[in-house]
Amino acid sequence: MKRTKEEAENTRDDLLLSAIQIFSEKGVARATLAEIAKGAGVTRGAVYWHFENKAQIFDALHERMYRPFLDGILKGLEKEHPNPLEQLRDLWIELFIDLEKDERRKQALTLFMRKCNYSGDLAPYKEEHQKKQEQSIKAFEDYLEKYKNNGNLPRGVDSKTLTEGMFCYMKGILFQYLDEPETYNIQKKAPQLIGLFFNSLISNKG
Amino acid sequence: MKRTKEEAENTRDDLLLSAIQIFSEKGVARATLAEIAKGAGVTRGAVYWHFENKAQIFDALHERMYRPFLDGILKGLEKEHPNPLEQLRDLWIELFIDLEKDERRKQALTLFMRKCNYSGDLAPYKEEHQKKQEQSIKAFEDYLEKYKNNGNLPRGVDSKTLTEGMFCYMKGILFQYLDEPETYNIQKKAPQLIGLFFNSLISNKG
DNA sequence: TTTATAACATACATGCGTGTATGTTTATTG
DNA sequence: CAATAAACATACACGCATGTATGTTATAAA
Repeated sequence: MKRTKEEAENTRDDLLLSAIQIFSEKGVARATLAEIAKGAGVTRGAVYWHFENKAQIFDALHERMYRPFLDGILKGLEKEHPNPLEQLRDLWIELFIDLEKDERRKQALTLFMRKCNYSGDLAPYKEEHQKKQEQSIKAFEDYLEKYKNNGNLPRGVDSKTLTEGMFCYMKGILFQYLDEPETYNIQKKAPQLIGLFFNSLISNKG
Repeated sequence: MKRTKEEAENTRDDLLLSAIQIFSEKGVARATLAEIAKGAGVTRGAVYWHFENKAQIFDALHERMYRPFLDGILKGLEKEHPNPLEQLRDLWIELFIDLEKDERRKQALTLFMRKCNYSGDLAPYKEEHQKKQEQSIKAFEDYLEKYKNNGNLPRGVDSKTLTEGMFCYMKGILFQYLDEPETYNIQKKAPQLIGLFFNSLISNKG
């Protein structure tokens, strides 16, 4: 049953969206292509038409979800603001608060943080996905460099360490949040935790 | 071939140690009992004699590795110190630096942070393992409560938020470190990153 | 209006891991 | 010293996911 190009692209995207669901629920390793196909309302035939195998679906998912995520961050950094640490603080708080309603992005994040092990058939994509992440890290470094001689950065810390520390902190919060998103009060905790990190840094500006 | 009780306990432990290796390499889902047995120099018969299935090995591993880990932390907190934040800072730095030589503990941490998805047959143990972690979180909370009226805690932050933030931060660092332990210069970065977090808090004591 | 082929569905073969059943040997008990 | 059972090894049956091969249908090109 041949479909039009648009229909075909829709089924491909349906497969990806279904894969997010299945992958995040059962983990990539235990997710079956039949389930993914069923979730998209098709069969394994459609899967093997659009993708080579499960690993390629996994990689295509990363491409599909990470790009808008990065763009959202970059857009938040473009706005002018007198105090970079305050801007970063509010940006991260906003990201976490918005995340609660974005079920799909939540699933994607749990998928890539906890439900894939990057071993075996997924190993080839580990380095590739890492490099994409380093891109966004670089974006924050460049952002902070702009304010280097502004006097609003904490004294005695280089922007690289600050960026990496910030990333670790956010990843840790994300890690905990995604562990039980339904009971975790992110609306309340995001400002508290993120404030804890940035506010003490803000007081130490020099 | 019946063995003495001591020999039997040795093979059981060999199986657990082999499981750490295999689990951390291939992930729990894609690890096979035959591999684990081979790593311990036995066959699947021994595995099914000592354990019910793979999931129970996984749980037994958590019991075996997490207990000494927690005890090590508690021991570090017992020592008297005038400034709690400095003590915590040095304790965490020490933990990370010591971790580099402890290959087995590194593998165990990657296993439980990234190589298991706690879904399917592992799902029953998710909550159980979470509760064990909350125990150690509680230990830090209680520790900080002791210094509540000391004047050495940062002003405006309750010990719960401080504890949770600290945990998130350490988990994030650990997450990044375990991503590529061979190239990550933890000896240098642990003091930098952990210092970034605590030193700015220390300056804000009140 | 054919014809070719895109976009799938269906069917088949294969391998692999699990669980269990059974066999084997050696320590332990009486 | 015989008998029992612990501590495994070996063998078997089963299901399940994958990959591929083939079948089917509607679309787009001629």
